[in-house]
Amino acid sequence: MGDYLDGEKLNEVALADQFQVSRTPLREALQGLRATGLVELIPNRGAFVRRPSMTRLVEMFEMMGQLEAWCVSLATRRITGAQRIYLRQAARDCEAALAEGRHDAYYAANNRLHRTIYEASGNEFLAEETQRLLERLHPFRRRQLDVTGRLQQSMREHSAILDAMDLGDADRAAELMRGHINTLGDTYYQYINLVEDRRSSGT
Amino acid sequence: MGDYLDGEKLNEVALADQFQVSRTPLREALQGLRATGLVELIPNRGAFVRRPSMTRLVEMFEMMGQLEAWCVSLATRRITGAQRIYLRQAARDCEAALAEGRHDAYYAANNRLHRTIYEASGNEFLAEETQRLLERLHPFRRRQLDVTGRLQQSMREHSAILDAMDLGDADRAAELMRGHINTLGDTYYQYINLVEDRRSSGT
DNA sequence: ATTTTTATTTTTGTACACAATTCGTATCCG
DNA sequence: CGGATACGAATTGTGTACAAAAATAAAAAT
Repeated sequence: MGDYLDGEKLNEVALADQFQVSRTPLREALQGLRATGLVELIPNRGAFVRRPSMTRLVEMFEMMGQLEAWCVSLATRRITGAQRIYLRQAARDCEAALAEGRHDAYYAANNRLHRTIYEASGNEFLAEETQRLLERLHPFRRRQLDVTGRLQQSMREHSAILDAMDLGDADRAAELMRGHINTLGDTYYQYINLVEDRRSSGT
Repeated sequence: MGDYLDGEKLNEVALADQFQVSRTPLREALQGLRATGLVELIPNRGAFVRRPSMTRLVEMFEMMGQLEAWCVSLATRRITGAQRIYLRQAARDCEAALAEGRHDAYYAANNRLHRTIYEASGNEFLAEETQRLLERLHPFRRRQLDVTGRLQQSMREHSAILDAMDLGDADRAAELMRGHINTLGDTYYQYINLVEDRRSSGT
C-alpha cells in the first residue's frame, strides 16, 4: 500500500476485499478521492490512480506558493490583534517543539501558524481552498522535513514573515512566503525523485 | 428545482424517487456534488445544500479574478504563436456572435478565450483549478450578461488584455483581467440579491 | 497470417434488503 | 412546568444479488 503506479487500474472487488468493506461504500469513497485528484473515474471502465508527475508537483507547489503569498498579503492588512498574538504563539510552539525534538508537535504548530494566516486573510473561501491544496500536497511530504537544519531555516523564515506583517509590509511578507513555500517544495522534489527512481527500477 | 434554500436537508429517498434512480447511484452523485461545494455531507446525518452566501460569492469572484490575473500574467510570458492566433480568433468569434445576437455562441467563444489563456499559462494544474472554479461559479451566472452594453464593454476589455499581452506587459494584462472579472462579478451579485430577496419574501 | 466475429468471462452499475443511527414524540421524574 | 428518558418512526449506512457493459479468449472468415 502507498506505492501505486500512475495509470494503474483499481479493481473494486479487490479493494473492497482489502479494506474489508462491500463495494457500495468503497465506490462512494472513490467518488470522494476523485475530488482530491488522486484517482480518475471513467464511466463503465473503472477507477485509475493518478499519481502526479514531477512537473505536476512543481506546478502544484508553484500554485501553493502563490495562494499562500496572497493569503499573507491580505492578512497583513486585515489581521486582528488576537490573531497576531496567536501567530506569534504558534511560532514559539514551533521552536519549542523543535528544541524538544517533537517532530509531530512541530508539524501541528506549523500547521496552526499557516492556517491562522489563511483565516486572517479575511477571505474564507480562499482560506478553505488553500487548506484543501495543502492537504492534497500532504501525501507527498515525508521524513525529509526532519532534517534539523531545514527546520531551523524554516523557522527563521516564519519570523521574517511575521515581522513583515507587523510592519505592514504586505508585498515583502508575500514575497517571503513565496520563497518559504518554494524551498519546502524543493525538498519534496527530492523525495519524488527517489520514488520515481525506485519505480523505474521495477520494485 | 433550482431554488433550494441554504441549509436545506436533502432526503435521499425523495431525491432518488424524483430522479427515478435508486439510492445507490444517488449517493454516489452526492459525493461528487460535495466536491463542488454545492452540498455538505455529514456522516449519519445526511446531505445539506450549501448555497453560497452573498459574501461568499464575493470571495469566490475575488479569488477567480486573482487566478485569472495570474494565468494571464504567466501566459503573457509563455504564450506560443499558435495560441496567440487562437486567442485573437476567439475574440473575433465573440464579436461576430454578439453582432448576430447569438448569445450562446458568444458564451462559447468567450469560454474558449479564457480557457486558452489558462492553458497558455504553462501551468496545467493552475489551468485546471481555474477552470474548476469557473464551473463552480457557473450556476450563478444568468441572463444579465445578455445586456448588450455590458457585452460590448466586456469585449473592449478582452481586446485591451490581448493588446497588453502582445506588448509583453504582464502586470498590465493581469490588472486588466482582474478588473474584467470583478465587473463580471458585480453583475452576478445583482442576480444574487434578486434571489435572496425572493427567498426572504417566502416564495 | 491477419482481421473480424462470436462466445465467455470479468468488471462495473444499480436495485433492493436489512442493520445501525438519528430524529421526533410521548412519557416519566424532579 | 422544565428537563431527562425511553420508545417508535424515519433516515442513513452497508451487504448482497442481479443486470449491463467491457475485456478477454476463441472461432471463423477473408
